[in-house]
Amino acid sequence: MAYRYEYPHPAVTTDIVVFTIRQDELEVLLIERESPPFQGAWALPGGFVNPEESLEEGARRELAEETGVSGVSLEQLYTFGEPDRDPRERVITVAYYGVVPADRLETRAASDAAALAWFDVQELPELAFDHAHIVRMARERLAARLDGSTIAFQFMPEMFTLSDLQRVYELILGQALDKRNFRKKLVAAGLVEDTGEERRDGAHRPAKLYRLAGRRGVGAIR
Amino acid sequence: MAYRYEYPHPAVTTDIVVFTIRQDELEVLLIERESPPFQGAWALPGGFVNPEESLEEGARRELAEETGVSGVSLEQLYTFGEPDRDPRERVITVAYYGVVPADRLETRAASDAAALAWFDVQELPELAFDHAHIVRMARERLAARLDGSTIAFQFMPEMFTLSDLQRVYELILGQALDKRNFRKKLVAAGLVEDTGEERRDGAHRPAKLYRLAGRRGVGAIR
DNA sequence: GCAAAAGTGTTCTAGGTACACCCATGT
DNA sequence: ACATGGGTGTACCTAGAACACTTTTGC
Repeated sequence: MAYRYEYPHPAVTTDIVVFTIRQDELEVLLIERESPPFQGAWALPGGFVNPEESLEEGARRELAEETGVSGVSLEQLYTFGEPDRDPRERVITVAYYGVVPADRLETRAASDAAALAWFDVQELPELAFDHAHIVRMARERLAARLDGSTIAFQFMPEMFTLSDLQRVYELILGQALDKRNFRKKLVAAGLVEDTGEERRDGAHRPAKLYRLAGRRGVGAIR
Repeated sequence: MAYRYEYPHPAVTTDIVVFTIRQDELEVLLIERESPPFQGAWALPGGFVNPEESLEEGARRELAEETGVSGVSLEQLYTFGEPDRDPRERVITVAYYGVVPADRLETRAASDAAALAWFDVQELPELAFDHAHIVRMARERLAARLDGSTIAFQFMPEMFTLSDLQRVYELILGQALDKRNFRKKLVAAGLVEDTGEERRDGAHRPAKLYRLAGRRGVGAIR
């Protein structure tokens, strides 16, 4: 039941920063640690990489096991390996980030029954290890990748209004955008297409529903 | 003399892609492997991370030990961890890349006397492990970071001509650039400053020598 | 004087930014 | 009828792209 090596080997983990937008806030999924170190503190989901799985598979598995979130596309963020980042032993962590649409946040109770919650990125609690650093870097990366990718659409359900999409950009970039310019750019880039449907949800003109251009129903992005 | 753990731990290494420009070519530093696997094949410098050093320190140390190259600023590139990327055991590698100026390429003989050589990135030999993949990714990253950073200047000696600098851009981007627009952009960005000196090296008008703006003599970039 | 690289401005185009009003609905 | 968010076009400005000739030197 012991594994031995001729030279010292560090432990390798993955940590995953999952973003969503709820209640007009950019939020991150955290779990409460049930055992030391940092017992009771909030931390990113993640865990040890198994010998037979790739890093991304490990991240995906841990995320599903600990939070019930699956089917998210993950991007590698950075690898953190300061010798003292974990007080127990040398732990190197490969961080990933991803986005879940607000309409399917079924974070089923974690298998190990640990507490699980979404936090506004603006008001995070004290985080375990160097996780605050990881989240900060993930935010920066998310903002940097917004233009020139379709990440923003990953926050959206299949059909969405342009106002909703604009709100995603504004929350991530942290600044207001001009409505007309925003729409013009999307149309010019050919990113969205009209579904022909509308949504009415208040005392105002109904909003047209769009989808990411290129996929009708189910299909590949890009 | 054996290290034991309750759970299996992968080995963790760093690999370093060092670029330079020599003979009007973008080149990469490789070492010849002296032992299996891939004995005799060319590979990136790198090796196991020690327990008490950070990942970047490990990369820097391995680079110095194996190639004699030091004082290079390294950027983390990506972490590669496919389960079968090393036939011996599970090895996860954190890849870094960096740039050395052509005027101090003192690649002193490696401590372990392995062969060491610069290769044109266009004509690489067969590389060990997934190192071809790593080099490809490093090239893309280098090109992507060219604008909006001062990486290009790391290829240059302290003083350089604008034609030399332009050649760096052209080699990395793989396309010819307009001389006037190139100079205009550098000046507009305030990146270079005239040293007042000239270089004459042929039957033509001497070229003015510039340096990276902001540092007179020795000083910090940015 | 000729070959060879250094140096230098202007015009055009496209993309980004600023900006204000009418429209369709629910109550 | 009024409050609420949805939807639309034009003018300006700036950054990037295209483009050709003169200068200074070594031989």
